[in-house]
Amino acid sequence: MAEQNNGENKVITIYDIAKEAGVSPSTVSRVLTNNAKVRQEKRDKVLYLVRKYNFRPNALARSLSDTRSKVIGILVADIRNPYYAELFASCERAAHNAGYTVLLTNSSGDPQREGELIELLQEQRVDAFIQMGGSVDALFSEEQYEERLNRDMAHIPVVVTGKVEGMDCHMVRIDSAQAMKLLMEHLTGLGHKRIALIGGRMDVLGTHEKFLQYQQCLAEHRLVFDPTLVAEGGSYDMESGYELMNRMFENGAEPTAVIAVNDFSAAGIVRSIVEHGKRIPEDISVVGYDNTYIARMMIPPLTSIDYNYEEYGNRLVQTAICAIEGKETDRLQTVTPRLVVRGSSGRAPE
Amino acid sequence: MAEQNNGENKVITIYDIAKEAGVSPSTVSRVLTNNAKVRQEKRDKVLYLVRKYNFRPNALARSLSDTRSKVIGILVADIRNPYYAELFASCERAAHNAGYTVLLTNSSGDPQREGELIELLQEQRVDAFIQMGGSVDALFSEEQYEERLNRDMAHIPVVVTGKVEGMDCHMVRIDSAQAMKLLMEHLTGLGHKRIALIGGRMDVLGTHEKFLQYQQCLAEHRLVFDPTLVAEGGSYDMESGYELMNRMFENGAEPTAVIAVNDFSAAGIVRSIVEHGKRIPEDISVVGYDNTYIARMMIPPLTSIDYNYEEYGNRLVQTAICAIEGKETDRLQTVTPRLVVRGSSGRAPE
DNA sequence: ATTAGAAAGGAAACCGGTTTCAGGTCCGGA
DNA sequence: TCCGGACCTGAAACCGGTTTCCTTTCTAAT
Repeated sequence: MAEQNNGENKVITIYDIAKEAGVSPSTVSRVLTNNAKVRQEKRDKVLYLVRKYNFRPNALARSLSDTRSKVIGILVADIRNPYYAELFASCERAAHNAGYTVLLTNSSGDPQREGELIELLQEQRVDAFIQMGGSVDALFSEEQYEERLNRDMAHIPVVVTGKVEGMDCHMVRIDSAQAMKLLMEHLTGLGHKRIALIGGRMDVLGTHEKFLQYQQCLAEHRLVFDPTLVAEGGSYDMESGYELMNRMFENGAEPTAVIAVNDFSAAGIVRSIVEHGKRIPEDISVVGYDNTYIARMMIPPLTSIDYNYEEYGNRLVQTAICAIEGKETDRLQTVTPRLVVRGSSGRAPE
Repeated sequence: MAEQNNGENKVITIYDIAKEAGVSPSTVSRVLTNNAKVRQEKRDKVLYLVRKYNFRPNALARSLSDTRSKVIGILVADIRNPYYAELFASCERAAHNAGYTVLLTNSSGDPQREGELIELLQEQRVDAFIQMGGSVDALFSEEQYEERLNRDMAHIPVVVTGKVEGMDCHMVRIDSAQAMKLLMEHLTGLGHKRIALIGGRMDVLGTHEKFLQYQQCLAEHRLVFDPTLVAEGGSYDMESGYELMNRMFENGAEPTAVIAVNDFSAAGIVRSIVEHGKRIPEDISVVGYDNTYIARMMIPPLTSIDYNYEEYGNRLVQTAICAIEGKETDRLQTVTPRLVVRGSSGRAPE
């Protein structure tokens, strides 16, 4: 490509348009941005040429000029997790509708890479920065990270799904405690008394909140807290769920219901349960968080907590845009979770 | 943010660095790009200030100046499909290692949105464009699409995973036929004679190739081609697989093995089979394509075709970069598939 | 017909880098 | 002492837009 040597082999600019239309570049710019009146005749001529040459203005030059790039940078912990994929897709739609582009980067959960990507986004002069998962979800995030965020993003609005202690930023968070309450009410309502909590790491904000609420719900229902029914550690994937559930069986624990930290790990938990010759939900009920397609995919389909990704992503983006444009917004917003009951949860065995 | 009125509230530039270091902006630029010799003393001073102020050069300005943005645009059909998510993650790694940034956009399978996103990427002056899935996979893509690609991407290297007839671009494709052969050898080797082919649309290149190879393999093994064992239509997701398998049962077809067009639809197919009271693999074997985590997640785990995403993504990006830098590369490259046998496929019932 | 005021549009500066060009410094060799 | 070349470095142009400033042109009111 770019090899043919017929005359018109260069990318055209407003100067080219201006010359052919017999007007100044300023006028072309005015037509394109609609920022000022231009005589209909000249406007038509410019628009005709724009279409004729399929001219697209150079977004880089524009961004350089008005020091607004109209790009929102998004950093996710793991794009392969459907939770983030869903959220990203929703953010992209919202941003697009508002005239913004999103630049996605994926840290793969690596804190160092996270840092590099933040620098990269800053060099790209994104107008705002949204971080979903990763260090911002850490209950006690490393100082190094906060420092970097403070330094690099000093002049850029930051919106996170977690909580950054020392950072002046916006947060849109899920009410994890409320979600846990929904699950616990559901399970206790079905007669469950030995409810396990599996997966996640306690130094992650949401997971910690879930745990606290779990204990509180137990107390409210006058159920004893049994430490052998709680297994944490590992990452938020299938393998971890599988390992943790296996270990719980080995330890002789006999839950009648399991709350998985997310759908992903629920899939592993279910596998372990099946391999141990138990049926779902007759012997053990399993519920999860996130309500991704994984929940619908499982057999039986998983009872899960839904967040309304469309609204969640929208809130993230709207918050970012408000901050960019200097409008006031709530510093901390909360997304309300909703319970979706499916076949994986049923009455407790007698 | 950007609210505190202590002196240093502006984004600093090379001019600020230059002034404080007592050198010219050119010298600062030279230090940063390492494009020319600078006296050690001045170099140190500049680097010291760069660190002191945590200066990051404006990538937009740089791109504008050398008309190379060092950004590769990627368009995927559906980022929620782990196949694309995996591929994207791999591309991003490869690009990062080569000093490039990737700009991901997601068309959600909507052809019109696809067009808009291509324009957007062009405005962002990406150095190359990689399209994974969507219109490029269509056997007979709409003329409108090809026209747009030709027009908008006229000066930019294009790499696609499918095939664009009228377009002068690079292709990195999976050898779908070879993949089908692997599956058919596997199944016939297990004694299967009634092998169904389910999911996908025949007007999609890869799907079409699979079908042709399916027929050929049948012939080679002297098995009759039974049209009731082939079900196409719908999209490439779980729901489609479920529907199509249900319909096949209703039609009275009795396959002993099913080849799903991908893991995603295999999940739906498995559900249908289970709901019809059959066991996997004792009664029916199921195999799929893509070997995403979905394959590992299913119960029993799915026999699937793996592509080595790391290498696949790498090839896509390397091809793009070669084209950017004007190096010669093969116009058409092929990714070799590999069979991963798991629990979902077994001996045919007698 | 005159003129105030609005509307339209060109020239030039600017955004923040990179690169070319030309001048200056310093060196060794004649 | 003079000269050629290697090595540095600053001035200025450039990338492709937007925007300010100011002049010109039009319109309408007196």
